[in-house]
Amino acid sequence: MKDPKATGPQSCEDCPIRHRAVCARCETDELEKLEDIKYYRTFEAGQTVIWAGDPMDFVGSVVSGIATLTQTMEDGRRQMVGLLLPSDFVGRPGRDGAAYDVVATTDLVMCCFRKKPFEKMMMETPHIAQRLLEMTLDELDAAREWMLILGRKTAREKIASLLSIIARRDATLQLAGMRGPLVFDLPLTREAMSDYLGLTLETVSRQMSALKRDGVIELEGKRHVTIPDLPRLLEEAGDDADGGMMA
Amino acid sequence: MKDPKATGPQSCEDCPIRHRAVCARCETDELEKLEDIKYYRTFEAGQTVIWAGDPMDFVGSVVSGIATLTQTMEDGRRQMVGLLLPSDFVGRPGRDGAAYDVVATTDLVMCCFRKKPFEKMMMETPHIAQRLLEMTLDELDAAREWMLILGRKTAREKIASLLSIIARRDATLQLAGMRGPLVFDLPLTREAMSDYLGLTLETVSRQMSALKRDGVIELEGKRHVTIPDLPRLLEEAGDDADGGMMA
DNA sequence: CGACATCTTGACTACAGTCAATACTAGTGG
DNA sequence: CCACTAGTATTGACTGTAGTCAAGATGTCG
Repeated sequence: MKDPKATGPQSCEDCPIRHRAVCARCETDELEKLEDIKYYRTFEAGQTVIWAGDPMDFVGSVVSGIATLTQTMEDGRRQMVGLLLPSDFVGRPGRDGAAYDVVATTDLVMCCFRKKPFEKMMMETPHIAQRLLEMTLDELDAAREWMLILGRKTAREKIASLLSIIARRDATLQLAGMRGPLVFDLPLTREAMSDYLGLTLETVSRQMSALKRDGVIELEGKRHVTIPDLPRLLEEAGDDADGGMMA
Repeated sequence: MKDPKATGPQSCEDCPIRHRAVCARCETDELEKLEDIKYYRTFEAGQTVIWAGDPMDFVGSVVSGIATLTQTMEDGRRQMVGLLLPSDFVGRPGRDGAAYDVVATTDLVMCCFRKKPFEKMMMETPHIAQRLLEMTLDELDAAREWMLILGRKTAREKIASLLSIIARRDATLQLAGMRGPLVFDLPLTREAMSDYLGLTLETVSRQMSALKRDGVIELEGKRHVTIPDLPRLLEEAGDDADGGMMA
């Protein structure tokens, strides 16, 4: 709770997401204008950032930590529709209410921009709109990949797909291009995984056990995962096991 | 095949999608520049516009007709990830290959822009980038709504959801805000519906029959659908049956 | 009419869901 | 230190929804 990491950077120059977030293409003078309308907010693991339908007077970027976007039906069925990692953008310029529940699944730091001035800046600053377009197109691709997973994959393939997505993003973010077994901590509970994959938590648990039994993954505790053989995992996910990289 | 409608408009001024497509915000001079790099292409129902992975030297808008975006796994499982109606945009500036199969499900007219000059124009013309961002955000919302359908709804709810989406779009496009029963022709085969919904075509057929038996829909032939009671259909879809409108 | 697409219906199966008991872990307080 | 609790995860037994395989109906076009 008093983790010193759970606080914003001093200025944009030091910011860990400076070159990946919506501000990636901004020049120094543009950054200065952004600094005027930005502020940091922190959330503890489990806290709700905003509820679907609530008015939202900011947009912003995840600086550190992980958040989820979920949709809920009246009878309680839930579907996660987005997994937000550092540098991902939250909110939609031009819309007043939040469309989805946003929940911090780990301690979270967000860099928020007051919505009105941000919208104004977007009109005046092509660098921001261009970068936001690029990020939105990436998200759309991710959502479509997710549609294939949800619509056509088996429970086992779904789990393998989720693990490979997390492994891949983790590898990209921190230790790009290392050989050997991948190791990471799952940032999601079994329940969150089930919300993501359109499964029940029991099925998630069973398939995790099955993948462990079959040597596709190794588990230490509930969350610490080792992938001894990534191509094997990708094959289990039903993906092209070949060169398989992102664009 | 020789339908006179299956050919492009003379100029942008006459264009039926002038005010909804990626060019919606363009001024007259901007339109003129676009005219220089645009050309029309027509496709017959069933034709493939482009295969996933193929190089793509254009981007463009659907002028009339309907196309689908689908993703296919090696073993043949297929998932539709987008339904393209008039004014929808195809292709991604900055990417060389097509990410998905694009197939015309009806006779189709597309307004294509040569990719390189279009990308250049996008950098110079904020009106285009702004509109494209807005459209991409809309598509992302639609994709996320689809994730809920794919991940959490029953077969019956999925069918009802698809029918209500088509009914709603149809109503918006042509006869906005009319009272009484909605009537439309399904632009999709049972197989395409199953690809959309992550079901088999047998299940689609069974649930269509069930909805008909229960009086939720009326069918004349295989494709002509009447919705006597839209709120009832929305309830079957698991959506809020209340005011339920789009943003 | 006959051939082929598309669609419907039936019988059976299998995968994931449901309900329920039990295990593991971390935190709290006696 | 241990007992107690609460949250999270695992496993088992059984059920039900949608998938599979197959036959037959409907519709369209040459």
